[in-house]
Amino acid sequence: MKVATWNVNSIRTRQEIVLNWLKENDIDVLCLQETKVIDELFPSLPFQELGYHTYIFGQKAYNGVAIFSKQEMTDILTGFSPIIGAEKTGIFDEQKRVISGVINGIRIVNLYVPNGSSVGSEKYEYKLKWLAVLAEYLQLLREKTPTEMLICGDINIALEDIDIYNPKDKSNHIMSSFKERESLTKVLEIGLKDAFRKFTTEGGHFSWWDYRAGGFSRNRGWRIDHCYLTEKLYEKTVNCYIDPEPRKLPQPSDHAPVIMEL
DNA sequence: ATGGCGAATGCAATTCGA
Repeated sequence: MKVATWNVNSIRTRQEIVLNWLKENDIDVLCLQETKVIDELFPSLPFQELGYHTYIFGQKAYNGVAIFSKQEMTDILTGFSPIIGAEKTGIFDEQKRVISGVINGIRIVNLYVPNGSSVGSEKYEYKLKWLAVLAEYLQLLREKTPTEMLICGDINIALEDIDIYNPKDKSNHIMSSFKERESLTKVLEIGLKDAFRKFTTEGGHFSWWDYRAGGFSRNRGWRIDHCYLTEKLYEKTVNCYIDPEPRKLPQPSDHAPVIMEL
């Protein structure tokens, strides 16, 4: 089974690129982030015609997540509140960033972690709190569901310096600050391992490149789109890689898809 | 250090992303 994650930066703008990529790659499950559209206007039909079930959780203009799956998924959950309740969730379901479902006995969780703007800003504090809520959510989800879990998405954090093209002086930079790395590490403590690092130990592999200043052509990127697996799945996984091809096309997303073969 | 680009909104210029 092939599972992919891709921040498409607007599904309506990227519709043809995503459709063509799905036609060329044998993907069973695609997790999308930054769909940037309300559910009523989501272009589900062309993807359904390609053979996918579509599960969407969107909002106007910002954020938004979705899962496309060739097989029907069960137990679809949107947001944090179905698992941890409205009180613990607080304001953190207002932005649509979490969708999850079960396929082949595996719970897949698709995440769009907040960007955080800059270290010390209000959005940065929001990001850290959001990650704390995520930790509670995943812990409880893990206890409630006796299945293996696959957590993927736009994580917006580079966990190690080798995940950044030039890690120098990035300790106070958004996406690589100590508190962000610490918060993500805490999330992973329920027993999640980075699938990409099972197969590739060296640096220079990135999933996002800034549109500006020729970021992609100079390979000035960050590896911020991740796939995390529980122990048994991690052992079984046969591949995990980034496909930079769609980033080369005209009018691309600034992120490339990450693919896992289970 | 700054700005550079691109999308959405809504129709010009602003906000947001990372």
